Amino acid sequence: MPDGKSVTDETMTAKPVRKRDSAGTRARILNVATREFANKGYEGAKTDDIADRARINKRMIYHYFSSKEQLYLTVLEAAYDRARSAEQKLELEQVAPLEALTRFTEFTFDSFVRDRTFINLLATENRQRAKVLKKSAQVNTMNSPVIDAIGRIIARGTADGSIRDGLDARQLWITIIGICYFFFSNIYTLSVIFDSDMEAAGSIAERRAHVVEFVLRGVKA
Amino acid sequence: MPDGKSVTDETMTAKPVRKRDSAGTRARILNVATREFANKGYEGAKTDDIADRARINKRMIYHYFSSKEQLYLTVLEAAYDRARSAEQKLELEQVAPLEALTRFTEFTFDSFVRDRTFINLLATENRQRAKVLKKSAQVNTMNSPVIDAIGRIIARGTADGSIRDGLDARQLWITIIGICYFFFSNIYTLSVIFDSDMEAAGSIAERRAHVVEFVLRGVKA
Amino acid sequence: MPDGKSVTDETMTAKPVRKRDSAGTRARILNVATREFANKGYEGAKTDDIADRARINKRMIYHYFSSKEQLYLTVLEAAYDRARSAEQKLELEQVAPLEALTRFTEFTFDSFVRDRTFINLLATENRQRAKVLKKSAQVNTMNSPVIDAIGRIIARGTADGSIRDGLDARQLWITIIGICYFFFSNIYTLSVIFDSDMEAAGSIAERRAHVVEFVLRGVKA
Amino acid sequence: MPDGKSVTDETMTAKPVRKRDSAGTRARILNVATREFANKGYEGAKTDDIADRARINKRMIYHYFSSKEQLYLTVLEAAYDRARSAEQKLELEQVAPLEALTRFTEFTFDSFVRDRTFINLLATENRQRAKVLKKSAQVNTMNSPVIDAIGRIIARGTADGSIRDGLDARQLWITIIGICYFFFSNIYTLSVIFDSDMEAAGSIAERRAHVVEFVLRGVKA
DNA sequence: AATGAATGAGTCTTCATTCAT
DNA sequence: AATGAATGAAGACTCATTCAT
Repeated sequence: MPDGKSVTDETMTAKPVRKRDSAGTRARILNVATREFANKGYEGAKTDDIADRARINKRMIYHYFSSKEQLYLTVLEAAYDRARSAEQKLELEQVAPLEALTRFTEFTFDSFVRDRTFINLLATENRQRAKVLKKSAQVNTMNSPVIDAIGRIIARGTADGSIRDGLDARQLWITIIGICYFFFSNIYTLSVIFDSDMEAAGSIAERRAHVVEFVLRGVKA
Repeated sequence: MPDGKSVTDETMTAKPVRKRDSAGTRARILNVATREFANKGYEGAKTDDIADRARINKRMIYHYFSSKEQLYLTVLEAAYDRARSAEQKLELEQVAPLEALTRFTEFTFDSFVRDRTFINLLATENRQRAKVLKKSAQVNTMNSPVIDAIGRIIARGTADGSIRDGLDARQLWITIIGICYFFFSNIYTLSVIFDSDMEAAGSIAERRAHVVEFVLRGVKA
Repeated sequence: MPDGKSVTDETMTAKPVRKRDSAGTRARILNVATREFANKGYEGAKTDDIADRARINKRMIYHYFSSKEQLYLTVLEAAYDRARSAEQKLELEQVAPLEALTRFTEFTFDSFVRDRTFINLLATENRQRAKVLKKSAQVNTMNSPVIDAIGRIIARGTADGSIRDGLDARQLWITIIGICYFFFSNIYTLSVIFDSDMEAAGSIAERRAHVVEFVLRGVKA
Repeated sequence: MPDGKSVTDETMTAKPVRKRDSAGTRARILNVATREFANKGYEGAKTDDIADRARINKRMIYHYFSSKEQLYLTVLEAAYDRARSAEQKLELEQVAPLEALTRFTEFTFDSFVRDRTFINLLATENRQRAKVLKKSAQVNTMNSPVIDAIGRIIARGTADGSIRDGLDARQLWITIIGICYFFFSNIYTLSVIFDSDMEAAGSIAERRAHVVEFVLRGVKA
């Protein structure tokens, strides 16, 4: 689920505005929009700001994406796509079952350390009850490859006696993601409540160790 | 953390608007505002709507809360307060350590089944990096009682050999909340992705059983 | 149908903007809007202009009328109302049948000389196939009083032998209005085509004489 | 004045877009534009829509017509041209004067039954006080042939005693057109006001009979 | 305590038109 | 001849907040 690569900020490195660069303009809008929607939510992101920061005429947003909502949906779909692609690069079939689950947990955790764009987009989208994501034609079966991979790990593990019985792939996936996710999705309120900086390297390392151990104990035979 | 009681909808049962009912007016605003901020986020909630639904003059919002942000902060603080109160009613000291942790996990899970207002408020607040919560004078040490309670359970458990070594109370608390939280915070996007209704009673029961078992295996010696 | 009183221009005579004058503000918006919709059509009229000319904040239009379309509908209904009121002041029952029809024809013609606001509103509304007027709750039986009056004149006239047989009140009403209406509704294009100023007093007087005589010949026995 | 032929819809029958078909492209734009201006008025018609429906690049509108206003003027001129051509096909000189006027009245009425494009264009143009038509170099004397023809009919009729004295050709023309025109130009608002469908075949037949008889009584000796 | 009127600065979206190819 | 990219100005409508009573 988490994305392996963060959204690169084209505005930082962009050359002086190119005239008539269709693909480039579209990509620049999409990158900026991803950042804005992630940082400010759907309502909080402003088309004016997106246009300014992408250094294009506001009209172009409508030329390429036809509405704020369509732009947002495209952003969402691209985020899911990045996440899926990253997961597929993990080579979990070649290693021992417990090692594979450890690797998947660490990968998930680390991807949230690197970039929380996707978390923020999901928060916004769930707040509006997936109103927009429901309209996506391509997203609804996106997750099966990962679930299948985890299912195969569980099967191997129960066969060789390293993993306990009764584990469901989907439930396990939700659990691993969830244990990693909550810490990061709520890192700001947790920092206030505990009155300590959860983003500090020490806090993160401590959390990572706990998570990995907890997951391992939860799955092993 | 989760709140035991959901916000009751005063607008449903309210008598014809009472003139000059200071406490009632204030409470009605607060209830409506809680619902609006939870359902629509900070930016999405409109003072006009809150006034309309609380059947008061918009000016009253400013009379009692001085600004939209102050109103929102009050809503947030009240939500934390409800959550803390509910947790304190759990009697975890009297039962065996593993039983106490089971009970806490189930309570957390069930509170999210009942009402997800708090989850939504937290999503909104984290999206804006706890900008508003930081201004709260009362929230920042609110969580210690629960953490302390969990610490005492762990101590009892390691002493009687039922709980494994090396468990940190705060980490465990985050883990238990997180395993419950993610399923509910992302229930809408998960429903789309898995193309099945996660809010259905069956899905929830299945999830609950998995969560309780996973936590137990994660903590026992 | 034609209105007896034209819309008076409040902006011309208005005192310095009164604070908190609900009725006055509403009336000023309505007057200005009537002029704008009549002169520029529904699409051509701009809410910004209406606000500027009524010297109010644009937000007030939405406060009092909730949308451009509702404002336009209110303008339309008020125009029909003025027209009906004016017609009801004609005392057609007391005079001889042919004299009564003459008087009605002259009144109709003269009302268009005075003010063509209503004609313009009707042109706009018919261009959009009465889309908005259809939504009016009050307009659909507005015309019966006039038709009834004309019906009684025809009855008296056929009884005393001054008016020919076979005249239908509704058809006659449409005919009289129509003979007057077309000249005024198309006065600008007619002026171009005939390359002469149809708004000149001479053109109007000539037309009036023709119309009255033509109607009389059309109805008398 | 009314057009005998309605604007045929080229978009319906068009072959797959021909590249480099100058005359065809121009004609297609003109047909679509006529429909759009008639149905939506000058302000309501959008160049984007016209381009889409004519299945051409928007730039072509500017290539062939240089501006929205020029396009609209061309549409107007073509409409007048069609109307004049149709009238000239009537052979009014060969028949008896009253028969000739009957035929002209029926022709006018029927042309509005067939197509009200011209009526709609005139409504729009008069609403803007013929601002655009005034710029036409060719329209301003277009109507004389019909007026002349009616003049000759009146002359023949007064000579043979079938038509009354004192009829002015231009006034009569305006009257005949007007009696027909108003019913159709206001057919939508009349339908609402009388709460009955004026476009129904019965309503139209009834109206036609009334009009023809009324005109005849208005002109005969 | 309570209210409705009023406001200025946005907010998404659309438009006619021009540019580069 | 034909196209898609690009633009600046405006358009309907909204928002949190303040004023006058």
